[in-house]
Amino acid sequence: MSGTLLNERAQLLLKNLVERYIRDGQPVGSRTLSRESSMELSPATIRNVMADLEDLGFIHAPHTSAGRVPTIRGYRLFVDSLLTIKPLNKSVISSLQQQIGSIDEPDRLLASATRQLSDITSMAGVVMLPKREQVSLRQVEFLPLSHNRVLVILVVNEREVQNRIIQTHRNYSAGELQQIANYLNTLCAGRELRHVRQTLLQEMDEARSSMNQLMADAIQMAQQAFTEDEQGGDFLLAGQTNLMSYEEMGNLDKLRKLFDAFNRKRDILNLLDQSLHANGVQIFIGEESGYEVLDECSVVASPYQVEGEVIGVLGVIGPTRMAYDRVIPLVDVTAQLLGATLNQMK
Amino acid sequence: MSGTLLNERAQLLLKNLVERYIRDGQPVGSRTLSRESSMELSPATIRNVMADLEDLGFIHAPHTSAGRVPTIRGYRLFVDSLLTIKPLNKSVISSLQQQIGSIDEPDRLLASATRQLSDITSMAGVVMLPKREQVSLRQVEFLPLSHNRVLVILVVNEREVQNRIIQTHRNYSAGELQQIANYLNTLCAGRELRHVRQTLLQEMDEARSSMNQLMADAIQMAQQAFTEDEQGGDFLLAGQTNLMSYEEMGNLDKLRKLFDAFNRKRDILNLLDQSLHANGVQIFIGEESGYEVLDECSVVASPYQVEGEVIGVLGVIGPTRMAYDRVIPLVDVTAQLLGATLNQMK
DNA sequence: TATTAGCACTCGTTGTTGGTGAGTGCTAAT
DNA sequence: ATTAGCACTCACCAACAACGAGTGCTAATA
Repeated sequence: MSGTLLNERAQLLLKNLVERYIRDGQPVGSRTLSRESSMELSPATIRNVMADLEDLGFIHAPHTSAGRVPTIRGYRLFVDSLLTIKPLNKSVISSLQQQIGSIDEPDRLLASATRQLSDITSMAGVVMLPKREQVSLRQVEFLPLSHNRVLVILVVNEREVQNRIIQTHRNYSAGELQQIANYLNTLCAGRELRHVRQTLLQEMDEARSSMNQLMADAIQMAQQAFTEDEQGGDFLLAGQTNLMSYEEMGNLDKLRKLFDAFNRKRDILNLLDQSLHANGVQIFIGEESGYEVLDECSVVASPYQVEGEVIGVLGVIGPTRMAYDRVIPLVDVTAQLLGATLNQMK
Repeated sequence: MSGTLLNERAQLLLKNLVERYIRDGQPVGSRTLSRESSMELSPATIRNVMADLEDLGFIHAPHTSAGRVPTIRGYRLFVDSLLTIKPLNKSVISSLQQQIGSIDEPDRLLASATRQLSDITSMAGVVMLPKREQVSLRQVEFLPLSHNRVLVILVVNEREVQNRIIQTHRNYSAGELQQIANYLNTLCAGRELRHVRQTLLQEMDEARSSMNQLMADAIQMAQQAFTEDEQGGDFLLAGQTNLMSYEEMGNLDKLRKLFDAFNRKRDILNLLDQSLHANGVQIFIGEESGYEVLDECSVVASPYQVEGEVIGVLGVIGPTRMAYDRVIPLVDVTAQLLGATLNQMK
């Protein structure tokens, strides 16, 4: 064991073993490996090496007389330094480009990307909805409701509409609300939401005395309308059912817990958040994710960006035993494509 | 077999059998039935009756030496004329009332009802979104986008906002769009959408010559904006994962097909539509639904109404072997409660 | 010294076998 | 019309053996 933790031969062996295991899902033994792996070694020698690999925790034998299976550590080493990425098939790329490029509505675009990811990989595809931090306000409308409530309509980013209901301390007439809206529109239109909030604070301070009551009310209502924004993000998911076909998910109970986690959203969201400020594709293998429900799963995720700024994460969720060499480039390319297409729509 | 298809005794026997089977999921044999069912009959007699019931297709033996299990026909007879409904537990009602009554936003209300249904039954709860036929238009806004497109914002029913993008044949300035909106608002505000469409047609005919080009454009745009409406309905679903715990769903392949159907939505939607104009609770047992994926499932559904008009359907999806005597009243009450609560919010 | 052939051993998988028990249909007695 | 009795069926289970893939270890080999 000279210097490096694993010599060349052991690494190559591990690589072959993992590849083989990923391919057919059976514990792989010394015989098979001796025949299959290009390097000419007898089963006995391979057994020796495998014993070492097992001691170091890279592989593991389900029982005495079975072959070996990669451990989490084994997979980790594999994806980090052994893996040879398969460049994406041209036809896949062009079909992706066609599917994604031909859509002109953000929502449908994201949905389509999610479905592409799941369809191509036969696993679950996930796309985190864009973080709406750099949304720019285009216009705001107020409509009176009963019981001192006001319906606020925000048009942002040229084409998206958000609406919420805020509680006020008195009743406003349609006319008053119109005035308030006009005031806010001239004040804030075209600005990014985060700047708008600052602007509001300034405005409030600086002109507190000079302005009339209605303006003060306007500011206060705007505060409510604009800060209530972040409700924690969300994501799209497609192809969950694909996961039911993997025998490693045979355990119905585990599967159920996984699906529950999908519905709960929180855990998945936290996980994706972790990739938000990574650059490039990131991989969580099995328990690495820190979520028990993802025990037998790996997540391959990549941030996607618009105008050079990361605004979301997309990826694939599947069994630990997945074809990383194909999934990684796919996730990578999809992230790029999605970002680029969103960019065009700005 | 005098006159009626099934004499008193046979019916009672079937009732007992179904109840027993629903309770513990095992094929039930003559011994058990003789002991359990209050009527004093020897196993042998019961066997004779059961043979008749089997000939008539109400029950069925999984194999020679097993007890009997209800068939679809058996369940059907059971729910139609044998079932004794268990009145809903007071505490359940009040908790329902509390959960549902305390919500003041339609969307969250529907979501909560869905979850209630699934939580209480430990099956899947489903609530079809209200048919938006009698929505009344409150206000309409137009905003110019690039490429001859216009963002239309519809405020309907006092507090709901819909928005869509329409394609126009030329570019309109914000001012023009404002005029158009004003015109349409005075023309249509407060009207129900379906009336609005008629109004538009009339307006177009009657004043074709007299009005200026902008008004003509306005009408045309309104046509686009208002008719594109119906995209076929949707529904909320909760507790799908509950279904994974029933051993009759043990078959992963079937389960997958079922979940796929949930995602596809279409089939489920069609099924629910069938209950839209039924009055009271309706039940689809197994294949009766006409959808293969619902083979092993029953659907208990009831329409719910606002202002005396049916606007949607809610229900529960679970294994054929479900406690109909409890589920039916629950679905019934929930539908009433939901309708009433929605009514208040109008 | 590194590799390999040989060998005894482990252990999951598969198939056989026989016993058990719940349940049946039929027949004859009540 | 009901029921006791009986032979029969069949899923379920446990025990058991044969098989085979794979192992670790030891001794021979290049």
